[in-house]
Order: sequence, then C-alpha cells, then structure tokens
Amino acid sequence: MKISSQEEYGLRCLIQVARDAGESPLPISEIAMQEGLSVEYVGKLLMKLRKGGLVDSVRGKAGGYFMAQAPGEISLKLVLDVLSEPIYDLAYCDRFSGTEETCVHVEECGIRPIWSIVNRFLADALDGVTIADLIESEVLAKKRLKASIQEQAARL
Amino acid sequence: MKISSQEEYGLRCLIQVARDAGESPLPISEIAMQEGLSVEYVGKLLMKLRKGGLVDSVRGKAGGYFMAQAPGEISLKLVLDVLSEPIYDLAYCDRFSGTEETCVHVEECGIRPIWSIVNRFLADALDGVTIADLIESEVLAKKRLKASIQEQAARL
DNA sequence: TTTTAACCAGACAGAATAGTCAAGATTTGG
DNA sequence: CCAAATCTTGACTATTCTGTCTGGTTAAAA
Repeated sequence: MKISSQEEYGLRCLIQVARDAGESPLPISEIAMQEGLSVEYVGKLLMKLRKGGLVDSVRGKAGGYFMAQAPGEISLKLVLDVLSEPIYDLAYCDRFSGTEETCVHVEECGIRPIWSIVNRFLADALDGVTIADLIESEVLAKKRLKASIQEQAARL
Repeated sequence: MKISSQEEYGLRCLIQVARDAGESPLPISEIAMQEGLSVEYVGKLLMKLRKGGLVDSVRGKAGGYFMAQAPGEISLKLVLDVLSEPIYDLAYCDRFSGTEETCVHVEECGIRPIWSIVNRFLADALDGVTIADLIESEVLAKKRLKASIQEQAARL
C-alpha cells in the first residue's frame, strides 16, 4: 500500500504551477529544474494533469502551463484521481478474481468491505485538503488534514 | 495509491489458514482451490507469511500450514508489514529524489508531512483490527475498523 | 518569413512486480 | 525400504510501471 511515482511527482509539479501564479505561463523546463526531474518526464506528467482538466497550456515561444482551476478548488483527492486509477474501483473483484471467472468471495468476502471502508474514508479525508492549503504553509496543510480526518471519522 | 496483489492474496490465504483451525495442518492445494489461485503462487505467498512468523508448516504427507500465532494477536497492520515493504519508510526522500543527489524539498516539503500523517494514521487504524475480527463476521470487522479509525482520529 | 522555444505524441528500454515452472527435500504410511 | 504427498528453493517468464528518446506541431519573436 504505497503511493506511485506518478502520484508523487505529478502532485509536486502541480504545486509548482500553482505556486507560480505569475502573468506568464510556467514552462516545463522551469518545473523540471525546480524538481530535479527530466524535462521529458515532467512533460508527460503535465500532459496527464492537463487531460484531467487541472492545468492548461499555451504553446510556442514563451509558452508553458498555468492552472485551469483555482488551487482552492482542487482537492488532493481530485489530483490523485487524475494521476492514478481510482483507488478502489468497481473492477476490484475482477482484478483479484484469480484463475476463476468471477470472484470467489461473492457472499462473505470479509476483506472487501475493509478495503472499501478504508479507501472511502481516505478519499473523503483527502477531499478536505486543497492545493491552496498545501502552498499556503506546511503547518496549515497538516492542520487541515487532521481536521478533515476527524470530521470524516465522526461521520462513520 | 492501491494495495498490491501480494497484500490482497496473502491476506486471503492467511485468513484461510486461520479459518481452518482444525487438528491437521491445511495444505497449499486446499487453499489454492478455495481461493482460485495456482498452487505455486499460494506456496510463494505462504512462504512469505511463514518467514514473517505468522504461520508455520509441517512437511511430508498430511503436512500443510497452521497459525503460528493466535488470530486475535495478528493485526492487519502486522500482516501488511509482512507482505509488503513498510508503507512510508525512511528512505522516502531517497526514493523520490529525482535526478538530484538529495531531495529538493529539504526545507518546506509540503507533501511529505501529508503522506506521513496519512500513513501513520492508516497504520494505527489497521493495527486495531485483527484476523480474528475478520473471520468472526463481516459486520464485526466493519464495526471494529470504524471504531479503530475513530479512536485514532481522536488521538490526532 | 525564418528561427526558436515550447508543447505533443507515440515508440522504446529498463526496472519492478506478478506469477509459473521444475527440481529437490522431508515426512508419513504402506 | 519405498512411494506418495507435501513443503522448499531458485530460476524463469510475463506483465506492468518508470522514465527516456525521437520526431513532430504550434506560435511568438526577430
């Protein structure tokens, strides 16, 4: 159970774009330098973010990327959804059906509801933290996350 | 952010062994059939569980696997630790350092504390649910998990 | 209009993960 | 003692994930 490279680096690049907020778009080369990643790789990640509707770009000289939505409107959950497949998708019992056609645990699965709760909870908690929180300050982000976790826990 | 095949299938196999609890050990072939997995694969997973000290085995005819600890003593966290690498290990800033020698985000990382809290929280929550809970009943397991989440949230 | 800096797209190679295969070791039962 | 059933081990293959490379397209600037 760990986060993928795409999620980690993709989020970082998005934060760079959000932090920029200048008049001119932020070029890939700049982000790559800031993050210590290759230009090609950053390009790939930003493409994914663009197709997910989080950023937009302009081509040509003096081109680059800029936010397509306000950082305060983009939750961590949304970013992760864009950068990776849904955490616990409906195809779960297909993915883990082994050699059988259908999942062996149709009745009392025992495990599925556990992952289901965990993922639901996590997604809801991460939905309460935005990119704006992250770029504001580290302390604020932590506070916001903890508050969000507690709120979701109370809702269980 | 998703669970790996080893975690999923390994946990399932462990549950099979825990459910058995008969006098004679449970052979791999039995587990493989129950779970719809290949005998070879199940063997590999059980080997990992054995080396992690969760199960033990006897060879020869009428051999198989049995629990090395009481199901009530084994938390989900422990199982996941055995089946995969630690969720968020200390080598994090090495893993994601890009092309640079050291992580670019030594001062204000912004992301690291988020994952750190999430993982810590999750690990603690999963530490409050045992294999015994899982094999008891689905409803009990869900209740136990929710209670554990709430307890950990209160501690934040 | 030419140059140039940037985005875009798909193929590609390397690494990590998943899962299989085959030969060997150990114990039980006849 | 022998044979069958079972675990053990390591090598092997296949698939997915990472990250790179190459050749394009676009548009601003000189």
